Amino acid sequence: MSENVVQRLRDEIENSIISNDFAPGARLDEVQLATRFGVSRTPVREALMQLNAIGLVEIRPRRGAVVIDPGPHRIFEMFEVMAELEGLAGSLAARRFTDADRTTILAAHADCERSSSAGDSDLYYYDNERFHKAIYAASHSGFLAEQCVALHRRLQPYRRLQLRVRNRVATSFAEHGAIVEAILAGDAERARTLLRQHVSIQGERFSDLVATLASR
Amino acid sequence: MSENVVQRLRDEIENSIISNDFAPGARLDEVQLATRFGVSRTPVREALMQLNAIGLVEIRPRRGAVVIDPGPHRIFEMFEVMAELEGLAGSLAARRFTDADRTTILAAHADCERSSSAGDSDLYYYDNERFHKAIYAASHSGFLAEQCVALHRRLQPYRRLQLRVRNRVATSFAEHGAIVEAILAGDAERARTLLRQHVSIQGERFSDLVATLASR
DNA sequence: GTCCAGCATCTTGCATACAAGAATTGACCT
DNA sequence: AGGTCAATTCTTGTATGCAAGATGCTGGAC
Repeated sequence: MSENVVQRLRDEIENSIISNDFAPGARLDEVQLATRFGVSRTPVREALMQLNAIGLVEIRPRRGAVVIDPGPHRIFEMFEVMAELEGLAGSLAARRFTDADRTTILAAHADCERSSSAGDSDLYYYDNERFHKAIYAASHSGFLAEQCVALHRRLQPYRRLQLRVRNRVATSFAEHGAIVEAILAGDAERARTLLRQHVSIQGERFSDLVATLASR
Repeated sequence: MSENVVQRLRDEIENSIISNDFAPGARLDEVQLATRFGVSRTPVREALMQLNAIGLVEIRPRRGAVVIDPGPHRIFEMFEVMAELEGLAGSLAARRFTDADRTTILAAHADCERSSSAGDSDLYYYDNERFHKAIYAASHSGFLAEQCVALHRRLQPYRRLQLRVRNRVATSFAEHGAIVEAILAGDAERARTLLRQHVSIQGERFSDLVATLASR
């Protein structure tokens, strides 16, 4: 089960940060975490350094680790990059998808329809994630898929917030339909454009995000 | 200079890997590295875990760390993503560059001309790096710039190999000229396309890379 | 001669111990 | 009474020690 202590700690702390249990700016005390998880400081330090490398935590020399608070502007920048990577994944998928990829994408899309029409934004979040991962996989670029998954994970909390905005789930699902169509038609450029627009948070979607961030 | 031991170790080992002192597949023994750098195993372990997070080193549980060998295919994938990110940086730069950015880009471009006409591919490598970083900065997206710098660094050894191919330096510099023109003209889409083509290794450039990789 | 098993050794993984740099608090001076 | 400096305490950074798993070697059996 637990591969090793450090990985387990890394995941636990990462999840705590993503689920906002450790709020941005919070100080991560080594001994506190160590006692909390019943281990010594060494693996805690190693986990914190990994989170530092990922960019979730800042380690100030001799002054401890704090949870990074990416302001609205930086979140916007991350979505900008994510949009570009997803666009690339979509265009590659349109050119390279196999029969198995088609099946996986359509299945994920069908699940999205289910949770979308049910109006369950939390369930839709998971189905949506599977849908996007299916596209990453269909791109047949292992490196791109890794980058996308990593960024997707970092943006997870903000994506969830977005989906709570009225009608966003329905809109999102409608966009998925067009994306599936473009990919399966092999139209790489259209798939790229649609995915880029689907992911990027332009105009009022950005204001919505800022407003929702401020209110928690 | 040395902020702390771990950072120093991380850089030293990273450089040793990039400069091929530690070849891909080589085993990185903790005590060996510790005695070599005159420190204990703890900071060595932490440095190795950071390199693991970056993707330069693989840590197999209970079996030690080895230098990752990204095969030609994965290197191609990394260049593919890099091309996309640089394209985005170029398009943003075309829309957002300031007077200061223009000055920096033109200065870096002039330096490239110097080292290019001198035929010095090693010197050109550094000037080329500064040129690209100037574009990242002009994109005014801190996150994008960080991602680009990180990937650029990982691809460093392969870029150097590429520049050794006959006429590549001259071709590269010519492409720079068109890129500068597009950016300063504010033509975002042309800047994006040109940078994407400039960075990606299509067709015979990929065969050249594979051949050069095999011969060392 | 080759293959498998058991033991020894070596290496990693985590814990603990020790040292050095920050932060905080208290005392003294103005 | 308020500010500043110093000392203490708390926290981080590095070293060392100990236990468990992996590797390799040796010996025996087929």
